[in-house]
Amino acid sequence: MNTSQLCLGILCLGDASGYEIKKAIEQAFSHFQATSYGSIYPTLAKLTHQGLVSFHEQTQQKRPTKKVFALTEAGRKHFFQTLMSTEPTEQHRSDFLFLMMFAHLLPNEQNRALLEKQTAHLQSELDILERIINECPTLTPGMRFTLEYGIAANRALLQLMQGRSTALLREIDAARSPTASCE
Amino acid sequence: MNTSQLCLGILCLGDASGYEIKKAIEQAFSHFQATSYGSIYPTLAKLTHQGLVSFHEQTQQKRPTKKVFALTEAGRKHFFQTLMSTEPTEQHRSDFLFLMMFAHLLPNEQNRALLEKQTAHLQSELDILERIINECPTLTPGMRFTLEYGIAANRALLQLMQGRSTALLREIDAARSPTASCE
DNA sequence: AGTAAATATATTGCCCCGATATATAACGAT
DNA sequence: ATCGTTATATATCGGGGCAATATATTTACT
Repeated sequence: MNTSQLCLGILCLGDASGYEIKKAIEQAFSHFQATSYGSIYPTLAKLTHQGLVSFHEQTQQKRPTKKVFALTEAGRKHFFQTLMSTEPTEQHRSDFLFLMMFAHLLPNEQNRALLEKQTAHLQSELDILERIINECPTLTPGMRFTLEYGIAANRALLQLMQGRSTALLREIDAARSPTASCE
Repeated sequence: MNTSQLCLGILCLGDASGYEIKKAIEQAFSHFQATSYGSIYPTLAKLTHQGLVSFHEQTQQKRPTKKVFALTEAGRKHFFQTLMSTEPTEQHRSDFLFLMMFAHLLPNEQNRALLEKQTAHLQSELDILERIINECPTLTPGMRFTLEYGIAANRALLQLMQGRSTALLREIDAARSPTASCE
């Protein structure tokens, strides 16, 4: 999934400026997609050039003029055809797990802090997703499902973290000096 | 986490060539990190220039000569200091969830195929992680934990997919023609 | 009066990924 | 016997993405 598809996807839900597209991605897709202005603005220029989107400048009182982009018919077709040929891949990047891989090299205060930060992070993600699913009754089934998916993963991981953290810290310390467990 | 840290991390576990580093990342970190030759080789050149790794050419019978890289003392220090100052972040990129977001635009045969592919993918990931954790009794506690983490997430998601898929397909169809549910 | 935060667009530089090129040899199939 | 595939091994290129930064305006709080 590249920035073009992300932009077309947002514009499929309604017209928007580059700034609004970024905000929409953060709000609707934050738990499984990310992007940046450095990707969005050049992409919108390219999509305009390709005729997949069009825009009109909208002067606003008390705000900078914004370019409001809209999907063209060609853009809608292109987006649909891409959806039909996109493989359902997933990738997970975790600096947290990388750090845990080398926990035996770190002092246990550091490991404890990492586990606490990660637990807090999972909890706050879970809270956000649950708030959205509870407060938005008009979501499409597909959108609701993406939230359920994030909630299921976060709940399971939070449970693991809460049940396993203290034992893990003890195990890491025990493995550091093998004699300790033999006496 | 960038390619430099990934390479230093692998070399911290033992000397290796660029090719072996890629294999090691695929085997040990595959469920939470990824990289490519296009990143590894330039990075190893840069790390050599910075004095964080050194290498010697090792001629092999019946195999191309390889450059075996090793951490220098400066490299070990640098890696440790980076570990100490790295934030435990996580990011998830899912084309599967992006597609589900637009499930109402796709024919339900396509949605069914996507759900089945995703279920199969989660199952195969789970199988791999469980095989590793069962067949490797000498893992450090931290390494074992990264596997437990992946297993917990995959189990929970697999359960969601198995329990929710058929109902979801019905809901998507029902939302397409709102009258259908009112008769 | 000052300053932080929000709205809005755009560029730059560094880094990363996928594809490709090159070379050798083991292995299995026909 | 040879053909194709897989594995070992290094390296580069182009397109793309991300974080940081620049610029400008206005609201809102201090």
